[in-house]
Amino acid sequence: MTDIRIPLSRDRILEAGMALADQNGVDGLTMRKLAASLGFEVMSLYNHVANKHDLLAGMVDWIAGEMERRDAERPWKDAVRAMSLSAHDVLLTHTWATQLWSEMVPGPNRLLRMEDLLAAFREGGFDARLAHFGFHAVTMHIVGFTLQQLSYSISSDTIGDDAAGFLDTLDRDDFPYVVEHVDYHVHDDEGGDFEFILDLILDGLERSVG
Amino acid sequence: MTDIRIPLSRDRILEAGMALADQNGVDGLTMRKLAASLGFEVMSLYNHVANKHDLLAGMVDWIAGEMERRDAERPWKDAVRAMSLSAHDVLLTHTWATQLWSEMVPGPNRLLRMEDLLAAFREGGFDARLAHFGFHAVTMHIVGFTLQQLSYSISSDTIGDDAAGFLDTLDRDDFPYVVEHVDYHVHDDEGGDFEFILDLILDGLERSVG
DNA sequence: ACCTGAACACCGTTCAAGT
DNA sequence: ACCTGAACACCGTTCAAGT
Repeated sequence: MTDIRIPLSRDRILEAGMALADQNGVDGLTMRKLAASLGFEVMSLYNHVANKHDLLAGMVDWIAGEMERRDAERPWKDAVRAMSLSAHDVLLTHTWATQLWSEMVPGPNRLLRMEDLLAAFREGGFDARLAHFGFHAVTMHIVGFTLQQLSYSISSDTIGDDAAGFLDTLDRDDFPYVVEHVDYHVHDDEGGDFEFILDLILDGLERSVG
Repeated sequence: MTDIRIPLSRDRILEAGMALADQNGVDGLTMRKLAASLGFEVMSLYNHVANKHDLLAGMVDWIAGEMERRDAERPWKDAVRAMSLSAHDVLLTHTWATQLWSEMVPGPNRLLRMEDLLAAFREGGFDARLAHFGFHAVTMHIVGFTLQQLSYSISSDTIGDDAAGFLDTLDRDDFPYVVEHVDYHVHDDEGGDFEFILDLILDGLERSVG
C-alpha cells in the first residue's frame, strides 16, 4: 500500500491548529493532537514550527491577516471605524485569538495593521502624542470589548460550570445593579454596543484634535 | 525531632500562590512548586482548594479585595475615577492578575466592586443602558490599558527574547509610525496616559448623560 | 479532618536514528 | 530535508492509605 499524503508545511500546520482551536479552545490545542489531526507524528511538527509558542504566534498573526486594512482615501474617522469593525468581527469568529492577542509579539500581518492605524491618525492631523492615545484607545476597545463579550458568552454557554454558581450565589438584594447588568447582557442583543462605545471614543478623539 | 509547622489553610495557600506568581509569573506557578514552597506535599493542597482553577480564581478575587471601594459621598465622576486608579495600581503590582481577570468568574470581592461601580453610575443619574456602557468603557480601559502596559514592559524586560527580534526585524522605513509609537513607549514615562484616556472616557460619559 | 505516596493520563521537547 | 520512536522532565489529579 503506497503511502501518499500531502507533506507538512508551516501553513498547513497553522491552519490545522486554528481549526482545532476554533473547535476546542486554545487549551484543547495540543502538539500531539495537532499532529494526529494531520496524520503525522508529533515530532514532525517541529520541522516546520520552532515550538508551541511559535505556533500560537503564527496563528495569531494569521488572524491579523484577515483584518481589513486602511483605506487611505477615506477620512481618518471612517478608515479607523472600518478597521475596528473588521478587527472585531475577525476576533469574534476565532474565540481563542483575543486572549492570545496581548500575549504575543506582533507578526508581519499585525504590524501592517498597526502601521495602518497609526498612519490614519497621523495623516489625519493628529500629533505623535495624540496618535499614541488614539491608537491605544481604539485597540484597547477592540480587544477589551471582545474579551468581555466572549467571557459573557462562554459563561452562558457552559452553564452548570462556573457561571451557574455565579448567578445563583449572587444575592439579588445585595447586588441589584449587577443583576440588572447581567440581565442586560442576557436579554438584549448587544449588536450595537461595540459601535456605540467606539463612536464615543472616536468623537472624543475628534474633539481633542480640534 | 518534633515536626511542628503551621497547618495549611486556604488563605495561606492563596498567599503563597500569589507570592510565587508575583515572582515567576503565572506559568511558573505549579501545584507541585506551590506545595514545596509551603513545605507540604502536592496533594495536601487539595484539602483546601478544589483544583488549580479554584486556586487561580481565589487569587484573582484576593487581588480584587485590595482595590478601593466606592465613596458614596463623592459625585460619580470622582468616585469612579478613584476606583479606577486604585484598580490600575493593584493590577500593576500583580502582573499575572490582569491576564486572569477576564478568564475568571467574579468572586465575592470583585462582585462588590462591580456593584460599587454600577451604583456610582446609576445613582449619579445614568439610566440602565448608559450605566451599562459606562461600566464596560471603564473596566475595559482598566484591564485593556494595564494589559498593554504590561506587554510592553515585559517585552523590554526579556529583551533577547521575543522583543529583540520584533524591533530588529522591524524595517524602520516601512513602519515609520510604529517606530515612532514604540519610541514613545520606551522613552516617555507613561504615568499620565492612563488618566488621560480615563478622563477622556469620563468626559464622554458626562456629556452623554447630559 | 488533614496529610501523604504511588500511580495515571497527560504535556512539550531533545536526541539519535531512519529515509 | 523531512519524518519518526523512544525517552526525559515535567504537569494536574484520583485513589487508597495512613494519622
